Amino acid sequence: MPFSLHQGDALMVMATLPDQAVDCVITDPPYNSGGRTTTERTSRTARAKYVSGGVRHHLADFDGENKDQHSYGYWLTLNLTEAYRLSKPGSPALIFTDWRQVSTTADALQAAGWTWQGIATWHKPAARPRKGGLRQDSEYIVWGTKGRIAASQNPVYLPGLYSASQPRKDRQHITQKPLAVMRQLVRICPPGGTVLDFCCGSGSTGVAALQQGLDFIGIEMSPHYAGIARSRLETALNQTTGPDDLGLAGPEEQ
Amino acid sequence: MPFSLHQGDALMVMATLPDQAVDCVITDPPYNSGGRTTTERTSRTARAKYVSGGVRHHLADFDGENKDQHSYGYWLTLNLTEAYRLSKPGSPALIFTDWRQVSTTADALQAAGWTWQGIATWHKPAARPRKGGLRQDSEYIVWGTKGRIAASQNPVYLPGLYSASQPRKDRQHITQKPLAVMRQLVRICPPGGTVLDFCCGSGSTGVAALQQGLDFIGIEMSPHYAGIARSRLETALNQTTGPDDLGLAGPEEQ
DNA sequence: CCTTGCGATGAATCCATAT
DNA sequence: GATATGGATTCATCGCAAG
Repeated sequence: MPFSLHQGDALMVMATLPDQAVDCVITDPPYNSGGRTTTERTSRTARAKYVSGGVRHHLADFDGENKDQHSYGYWLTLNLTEAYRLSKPGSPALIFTDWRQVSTTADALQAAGWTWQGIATWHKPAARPRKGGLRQDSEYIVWGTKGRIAASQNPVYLPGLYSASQPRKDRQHITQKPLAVMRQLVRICPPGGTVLDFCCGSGSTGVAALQQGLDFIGIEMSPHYAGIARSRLETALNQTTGPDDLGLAGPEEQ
Repeated sequence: MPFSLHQGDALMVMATLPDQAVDCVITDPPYNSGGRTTTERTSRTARAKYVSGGVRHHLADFDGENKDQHSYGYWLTLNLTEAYRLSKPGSPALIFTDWRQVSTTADALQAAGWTWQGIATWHKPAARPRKGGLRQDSEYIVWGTKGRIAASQNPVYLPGLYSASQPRKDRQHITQKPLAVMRQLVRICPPGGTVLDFCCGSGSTGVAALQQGLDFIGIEMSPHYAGIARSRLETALNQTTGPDDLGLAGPEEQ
């Protein structure tokens, strides 16, 4: 089972999966951020918030961007609690977030039972400058482990800072992450393990996981993006497995 | 008055200063961090927490590292509230912190009345590696403004990521900041303005401010470090106001 | 002056042992 | 059983001396 992809609500889908099925959680939930007031944050769509006026690309909108701060923390806690149940002891969880939601994300992670281990930084060199102040050119990765870190199972030494611009060419999702970053991050998963992304969007986490020889479970609410993810995952799988592996295990249909 | 330096408790000293006396606050309070349990954090000294075993330098310890998380947030809020009173409208405040205290620092900043504007990153290339996980090689700068940002008064465009190792040569303080970083950060202060650092340690913020032609008000609790700060500030002042000074930065020493 | 090699260090962290 | 103490760890980077 190199990968399985589920289209549906993350909580509902995770409820159907067995305990300790995965070795690592890496996800990039909708930030519910991007506005100074509650009204600005909750009444606009993702496209209105995250795409500059006048930009002409035709990327689809995505849902899940209408929670206030309290509700977002609650929603994230519920999901991380389910993800905790699905994880083996010692497994890491890596959650992308932006500066406004770092506190909420760290709280939700710990509320869900994870031991908070740190914050890593994804630096976007091409971010927009800011007059009179400090450019906000980073997003953050709040990470923790289920109990003690299982360092002996996977003695990697990963950086705490990743610098890469958002994909421009062939971008499928408004907030798509660079594969170069994701390929590094999935190395936190022990060899041969399974990576879970319960907000997988266009599936970059899964593509990186398959490229590194890991298994992947992805969940995406939007049928549009689930379709894109499936197509990208299948392409990645074909590129990483030779003809002699065919028939061993195809993508599991949902 | 290019600079004034006060030795004493920050709250007590700030109480003696008039409203709207400064244009910018940049400070690096004790993080009260460095341990997994409350006991580990509050019962050890700064040296015991932050200096590796076997290290030979003999830098002095510093106080203020014995607060639990709640108390730290309270203490920081009180100080940032006084600093808010001392700041002109539109002034920025930049507060250094580590990953464990990012949330508390952002809360304290906002509780004190400041408008939170973002998080900048100070990356330390020589940080310690971490087995099985992501290296924690950054500290963070939580920043805000008193009301709306006064960008028209000081149209600078500053980076959001600063990469520089901690000073090693001629280091005076366990947690001394690199001058290369501080020289960039003080540019957020309008030309000719006054920078306040109410936890000034060995005075790097002030040295950078003087080198950029700004005035400086420093407060430091420890008589030992206040003495070091005074000496460094006087040296910086002599170097920047010398007869053949052409507005260039001084020597690149720590 | 530039290159190479060696040793020391890090706003730590982990684990075993002692109290 | 919870907490305190001590020693080992790990590598990119930096300072310094030698070549």
